[in-house]
Amino acid sequence: MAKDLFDERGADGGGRGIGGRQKLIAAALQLASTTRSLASLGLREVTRYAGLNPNTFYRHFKNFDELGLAAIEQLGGELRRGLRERRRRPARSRKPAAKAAKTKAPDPLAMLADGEKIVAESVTLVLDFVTEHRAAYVVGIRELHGTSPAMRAALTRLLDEIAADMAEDVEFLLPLPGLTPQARLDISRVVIRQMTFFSMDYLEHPNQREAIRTQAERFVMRLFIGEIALSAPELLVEAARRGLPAPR
Amino acid sequence: MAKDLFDERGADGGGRGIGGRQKLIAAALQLASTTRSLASLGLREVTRYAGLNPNTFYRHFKNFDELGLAAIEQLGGELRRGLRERRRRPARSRKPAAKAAKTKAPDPLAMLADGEKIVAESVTLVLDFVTEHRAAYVVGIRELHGTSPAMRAALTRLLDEIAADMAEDVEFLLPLPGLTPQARLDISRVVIRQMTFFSMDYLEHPNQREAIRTQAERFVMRLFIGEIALSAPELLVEAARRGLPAPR
DNA sequence: GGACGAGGTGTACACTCGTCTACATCCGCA
DNA sequence: TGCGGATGTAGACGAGTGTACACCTCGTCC
Repeated sequence: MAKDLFDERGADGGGRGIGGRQKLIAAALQLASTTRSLASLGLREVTRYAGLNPNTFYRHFKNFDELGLAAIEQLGGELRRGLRERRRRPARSRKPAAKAAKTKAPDPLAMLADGEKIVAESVTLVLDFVTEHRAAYVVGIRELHGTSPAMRAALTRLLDEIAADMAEDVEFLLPLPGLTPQARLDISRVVIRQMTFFSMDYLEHPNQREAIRTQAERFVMRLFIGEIALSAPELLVEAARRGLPAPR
Repeated sequence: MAKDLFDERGADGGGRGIGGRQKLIAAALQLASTTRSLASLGLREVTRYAGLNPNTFYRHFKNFDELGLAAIEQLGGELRRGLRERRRRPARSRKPAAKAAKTKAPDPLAMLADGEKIVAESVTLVLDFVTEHRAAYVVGIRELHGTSPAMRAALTRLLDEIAADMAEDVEFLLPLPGLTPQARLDISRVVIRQMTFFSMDYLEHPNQREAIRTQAERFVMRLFIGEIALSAPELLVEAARRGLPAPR
């Protein structure tokens, strides 16, 4: 858990100093994920846990906000890149599904049946990710609603960036007819935000993971197909008239 | 803001003692909403702010969890009752809309057009409520993701109860055909949770309030109509074929 | 080769904190 | 009238905190 933070000093000259900063970030995350809020834990507490002298903290950070922002920059970037990469990796193998829709026969219901797989994959991807980075994720969610305005702003921004990424990916992973760019972005935003709840449930109730995953998938499906039904119901009618797959 | 907490000593004998408990709760909420997390503020800090002796705290609460739980019980109950009442008050004047649907002509699209009003009212109601009880609400959201397991559990429970209330109200305010009780509850849960985000945005960005309100309404509409499209598309088809109101 | 600066350490001070014990005040009730 | 309990007050103790100051130890660069 966040141990990878330590392995970045690789070949940077071997100074004894480089480790300190990362040690402090890792210690803070570790402590905050179990004990308390990031802003509320003590300077001495963290440095003690990191095996450093209290004063060393000042060498790297002016206060805890600064440490938090540094952590967000590191792990947030990793999260964002990780999600993008993993969402696009399997994309190539199912490109045909997307291309089929580019033909002049928009069939949302049929597409949605195929889209269910994509949604399921994406949901699983997020849930796996938070399971892997549990400590950092829990702290992040805490601070997203926490007391530090700087931290809140940074995390809100991160979530919005991730939502923008998702909207962009949806554009060619799930090119539903009748889905405007604005609607895509709006839906992505609520999905990303709602996933924070689903993720926490997922982490805290390991015995209900399947149910939670299903709920999340269903949630996303409702939003997308609901948008289509609201903005272009005639597409649904057409599709349904053509076969009514009645997707459970 | 939360000043009403002070006015409850009304005619209880005029003891100097009764005020203490409420003073402490109010002081804690006030401090926590601006300064820091509830669990992280000090016993002395709160009592000082409340104009009491530090030790007085012990007379009423064993620790901060206990104070938090007491506050949740008070304000949470108020919130829940307030929402129910205000959701049901205007319900009588539009009962006909609901009754029309009980006839044997299920027409979800037309109903949804009417439903839009109900959704808009409900959203407005929540947003007004959080604006009125800003301090308590902000603290509640903070602690919902905070460090105290007891507090988290209590607040999660409160949200679930509110969601259950909403599901029940939806049953006769918006009796959509093809909406199972389970789906109603699931949707209510995600709506209530998502409203925490919308509400915070609403409080923090007063100049974008109209946009946020619209987003929230649209979000709810997508979920309900999406559920119908997923579980009973033939209803949508029928309705659309009969007139295609093409809402927005 | 010597100055320099970054990372790290040690000590010390003033302050806040939670909590303990003892005392004061006021209520309701017998 | 007197008593018990609930509420609030006063003072004190030890632990922990943030941070200022002085010092050490390297690798780097002129």
